[in-house]
Amino acid sequence: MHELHVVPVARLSPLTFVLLSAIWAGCTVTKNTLNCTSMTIALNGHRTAVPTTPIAHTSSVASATEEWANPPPINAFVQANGPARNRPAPQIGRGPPPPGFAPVNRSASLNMLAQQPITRDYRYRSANFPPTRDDTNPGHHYPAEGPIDPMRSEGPPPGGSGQDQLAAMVESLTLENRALKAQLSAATSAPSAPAPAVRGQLSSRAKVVKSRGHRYQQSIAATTDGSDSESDTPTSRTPAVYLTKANCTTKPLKDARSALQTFVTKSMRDVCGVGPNDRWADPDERRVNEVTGETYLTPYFEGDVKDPRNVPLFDAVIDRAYNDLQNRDNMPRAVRDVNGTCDKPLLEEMTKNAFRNLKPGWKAQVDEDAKTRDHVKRQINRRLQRRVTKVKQRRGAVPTFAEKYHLDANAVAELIYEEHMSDELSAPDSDDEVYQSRETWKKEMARLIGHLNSTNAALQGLEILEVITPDWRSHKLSALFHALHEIALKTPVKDKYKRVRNTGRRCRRVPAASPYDFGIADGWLENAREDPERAPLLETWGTFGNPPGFEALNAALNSVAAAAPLGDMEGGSASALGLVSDNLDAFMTLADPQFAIST
DNA sequence: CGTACCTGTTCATGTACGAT
DNA sequence: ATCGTACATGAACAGGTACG
Repeated sequence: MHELHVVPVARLSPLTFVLLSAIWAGCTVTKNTLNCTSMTIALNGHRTAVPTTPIAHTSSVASATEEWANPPPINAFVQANGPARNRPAPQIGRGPPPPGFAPVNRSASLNMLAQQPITRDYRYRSANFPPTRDDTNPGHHYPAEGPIDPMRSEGPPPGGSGQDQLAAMVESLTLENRALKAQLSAATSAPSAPAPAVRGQLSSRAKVVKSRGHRYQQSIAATTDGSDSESDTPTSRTPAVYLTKANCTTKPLKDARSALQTFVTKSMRDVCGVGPNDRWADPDERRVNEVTGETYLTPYFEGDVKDPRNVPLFDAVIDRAYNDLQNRDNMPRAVRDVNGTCDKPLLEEMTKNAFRNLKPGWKAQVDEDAKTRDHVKRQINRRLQRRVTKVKQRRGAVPTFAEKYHLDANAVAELIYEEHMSDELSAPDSDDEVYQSRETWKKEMARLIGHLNSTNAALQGLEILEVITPDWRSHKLSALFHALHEIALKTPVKDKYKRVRNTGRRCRRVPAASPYDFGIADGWLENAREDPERAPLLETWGTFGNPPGFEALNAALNSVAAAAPLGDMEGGSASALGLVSDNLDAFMTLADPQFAIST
């Protein structure tokens, strides 16, 4: 719903926007009212019976029934830079897993999630409304107001000018329309959940407490398989938790603090009128909200959080967040779930965090080096996520494979690691220095597999994947991954993709984890050890032998290897075809050619 | 020496988009 | 219309650095 806060909205008259918002939410318009499924709004500005129950989203990240946990992370830069500094090197990253190794979850947080589903509330806010500076505090420290009562009932919006009220109404409609849509979709996707509570305009504390309990039950019903996690159930009796870092030691509290931080960051974007896809303006440029006529504020990112020029912005953000949080319905669900609370000093701390977190984005705008770093960071992140996805897919195929070849599924699963996969690119990366565009890449790929007619029409129906197989990997291990991939694909491959191999692009990177011996390409280890850069990484390579019960596995691998259309998957021989690009070195320095099936 | 900031890494989550 | 995948965004965290 990013669209809601961009320019066109600002150019609409407020009434038009109200109407459009309502229509967008599925409402009908009569002469004097807007009628929605369970909402009626009188056009004189007073709303009635607006349900605002937040929606619980079930985390799809972790599931207690997930058959194969993710392997530990192995970062793309490990080879270049050594293990990550901020955590011990993964234990299984130094060799093949010991017999009986049970894949562990990537993080403790996943374990926590599996045990106790967390429900979240995520609301976009309109970014078009500058802060209401009704308690301008030139002092910039905020001891005065007390912590927000997490149990307080929803109050009427703060008073102000007619225009303010209209703006507040528009904003609140925006939020509530979104909530309505979410409710509708939640209702259809979780039919067993009880209907959301509808809160009246003047809800008493008792009513709020009751509806909180109701919502919580609803979220549990929607997010668990019936198992009870009573010990963590926040109730009206749970004391409020002040969300300082020191206090937030448990997963739910960390989530709550994190959600509050996100809220404050969004508040800062609101106050600045800069969405996630927008550029940060020059602080000297005056920007005006066309609806309210108020001026957007802009951070002085050249300075730091103590820069006096940033004080007005911080004031505004803190005030805005504080005021918005007075309405419990604006409070992130994770915060409500733990009865979290905050005050202005805490919001000030989070505003500083928001400033620091947003600063790199600004820097990437104004500094070429920072832009490059940002780009590389994104690329690494993207590829990491692809790797995780691919491993998940392959692990999902293990039971079928193991059954087919009468193998121990755990033993097969132990062979699947993030770093051991090959790349399959459906296009060059945006920063690919070999191919400047997808068109040139596709033409070249087509040429390599014999399609000499490289007109656009001829290439139209051609789906190509460029396979970049790691140098070190044996045919057998490649064939195993290939076989698992084919199982993972629900429909037969049927040559939908033309795979182009041996294009000359090779992955020379050495995984942090050595494979078992059968996974290492013949002759590769001896050669690689002569390379002084790689030799230190290879000390344990070739010392692990093969896994227990290898005979059965080997027979299966021989079978799939014979069937696999892999040719010379062991890699390293591509140049024999004369296909090596002139600019390979450039490619190798930036690229981390890890497997990506882009389908 | 302590504080603030910067950077790299990993993870969680929301959204866009294509396939079915 | 629904679902799954890929990607973008932002937060947490840890280690390093600059500076008063």
